[in-house]
Amino acid sequence: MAITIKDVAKQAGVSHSTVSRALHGSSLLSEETVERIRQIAVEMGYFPSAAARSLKTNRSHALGVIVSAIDDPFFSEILQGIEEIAQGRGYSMLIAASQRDPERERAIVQDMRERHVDGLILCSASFSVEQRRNLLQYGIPIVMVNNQAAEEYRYSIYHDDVDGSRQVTRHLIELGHKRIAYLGNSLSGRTTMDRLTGFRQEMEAAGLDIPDEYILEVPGGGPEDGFNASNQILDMPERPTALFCFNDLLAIGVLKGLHSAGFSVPGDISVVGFDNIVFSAYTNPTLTTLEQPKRYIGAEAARLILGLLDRIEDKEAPDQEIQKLKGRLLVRQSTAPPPIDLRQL
Amino acid sequence: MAITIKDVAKQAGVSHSTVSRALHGSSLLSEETVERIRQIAVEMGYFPSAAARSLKTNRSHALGVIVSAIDDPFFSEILQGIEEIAQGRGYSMLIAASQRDPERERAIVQDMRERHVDGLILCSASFSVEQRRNLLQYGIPIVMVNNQAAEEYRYSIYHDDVDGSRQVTRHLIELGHKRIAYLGNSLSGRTTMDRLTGFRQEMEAAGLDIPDEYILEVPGGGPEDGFNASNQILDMPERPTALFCFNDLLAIGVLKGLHSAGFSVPGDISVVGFDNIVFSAYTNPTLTTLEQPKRYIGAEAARLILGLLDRIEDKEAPDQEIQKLKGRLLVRQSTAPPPIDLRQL
DNA sequence: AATAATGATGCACACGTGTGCAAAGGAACC
DNA sequence: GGTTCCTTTGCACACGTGTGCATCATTATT
Repeated sequence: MAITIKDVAKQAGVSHSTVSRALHGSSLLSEETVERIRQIAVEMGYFPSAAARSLKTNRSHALGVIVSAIDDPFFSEILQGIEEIAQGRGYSMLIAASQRDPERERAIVQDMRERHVDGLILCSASFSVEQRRNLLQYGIPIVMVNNQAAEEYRYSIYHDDVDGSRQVTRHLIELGHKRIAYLGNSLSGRTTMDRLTGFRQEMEAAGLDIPDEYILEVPGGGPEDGFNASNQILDMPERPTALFCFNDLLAIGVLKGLHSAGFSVPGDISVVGFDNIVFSAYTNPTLTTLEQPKRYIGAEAARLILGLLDRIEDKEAPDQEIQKLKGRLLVRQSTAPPPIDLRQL
Repeated sequence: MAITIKDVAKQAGVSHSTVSRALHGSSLLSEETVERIRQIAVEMGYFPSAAARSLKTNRSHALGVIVSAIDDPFFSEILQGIEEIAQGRGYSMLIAASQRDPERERAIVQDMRERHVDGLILCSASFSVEQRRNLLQYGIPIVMVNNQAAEEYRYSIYHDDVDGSRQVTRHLIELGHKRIAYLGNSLSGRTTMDRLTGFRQEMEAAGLDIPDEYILEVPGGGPEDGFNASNQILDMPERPTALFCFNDLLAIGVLKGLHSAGFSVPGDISVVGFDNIVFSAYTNPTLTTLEQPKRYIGAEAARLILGLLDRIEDKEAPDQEIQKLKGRLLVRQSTAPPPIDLRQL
């Protein structure tokens, strides 16, 4: 077995309580003993048992993170942001992927409770009402990141998708586009709805009409979904001159689809994405998109949780805290004015 | 406080031992009582404390995963593979990013020990000798994935980079290329060395010479590194007709660099990557690369660990197990025969 | 009917740590 | 030197769970 606090105590000729206090820097001990005991603990290669400590203190010093998929580049950047803050503050990160599967979600929530995580970060996980209640009743701080039901939780941090979407749409309108289509991801629920709303608002403000067929939905948000959708767009009787994609992954697939069909971007049709994942700067043409501060979002979520945990001890945690972040438009090469022969329509 | 096993016992009118046995399906109890107690436990919303259980059983049912960066698309796919297996078997996943920082590595190893993870998966983390010894002495199963010092650990699973590299090189040679350069990532240690070795072997076998200047190294493996390196390649007095990049990310950056300098791929120069990350199928031109079964690698690593854990209980774990996986060449659009005017050199 | 055998359940301890309280030791003061 | 006060340390319990052993009840056996 591993070395315990008692072994150190025996070696130092004191009781295990004294060792415990020494390692915590209790002011009850003399500096001399503290130093001596610490020295011995290091020499013996002692390290405390997180399980025992957690059992006693009711704090696990672990953060749970539930994400729909780890290998989605959007989420993995958020995860990286969370990790940096958590690790810097001595917290570990327990990650689970829900894959949008209700049964998995249930199992994950159960596990997080059993493991007694001190806080939970939900990244775009679509929870059933039952699981949500389950979580809230659990009593730990929960921070939502980009979730559908952000208002239902006391703490959340998310991106202002309506605003971002309006920025994107305005850009297309200012370029002279009138026939703009929207390609959404039906699985992303609230997020795609918000972006669609922003799109509609801005189009209406400009007095532009949106034919029903210009609102497309595909069941997924990967490049292959975009690739498959590109034919639908090209087959439209009145082809749009610009396409607003729900996210960069879809846009990247669309770019490939249009290219292999022999169309030029932005010559024949402009394409915009959303999120500014790393790759959007390396497509050909490079992708105009809306930058979301992903790493920052993750880091802020972690800071929010950790701050709450600190303040809970002093009973001064705020009842609610909601951060709404705005993104910023990145104009690159995939957008341009519409083709001349279509401009006057 | 939460509901404990004792609360359930009181409610059921039995001792806490009986409850414990019932929940574990002990054959000592009658089926009737087992069922009754389980029912009550569910009704009361009881869930066991992982900390207490871990303290008692010396098993945490958690897997530690150390990776250099979470948001690297190569690693995040491996992580996803690990997660799926772990979750399916009731194990949680503790992830930490080392960022190639020795101090962080030290802190992470310490944390994994304190948390008493049952097994550890190291993904391309470059450990110091000291940390390695520290880990091995810890005594838990450790599986290396694509690590520098795979042989020094008893269990490892990695990709045969030398073989993959030879496949890639052979492909270029068969296309007729004679002037081939290699762009490595000096930070990735062993991995880049292996790929370089394969490259050299195959070139030698074909009787082709490699000028010193054709072996490039950049300190990183991101697209920006590739982008920056592209000028160096174009500025060479005798420009290569093909470029073999350490990984897809570098290749993608190179593609952009060459394109913005007005060069055509594969018309003027062929480019190949390595890893087959999702995006390599969506560049323009699409990238010829070597497919590594990333998800499978992750899943196999997890299975290996979990299998070891099962067998350790029966004292029949093997002393050593090493899996070497081979990848497969994916020929796409970024490679072609060299330009005609350079073919006869 | 006494004993053995079988089945069901409780008692009590252990895992490693943190902490309130008591106790012991020493110094300072009168 | 006795009293008081402060500093330093140990005792003992608690956290929630698992498990060997003992106990008790019941049934089968002689």
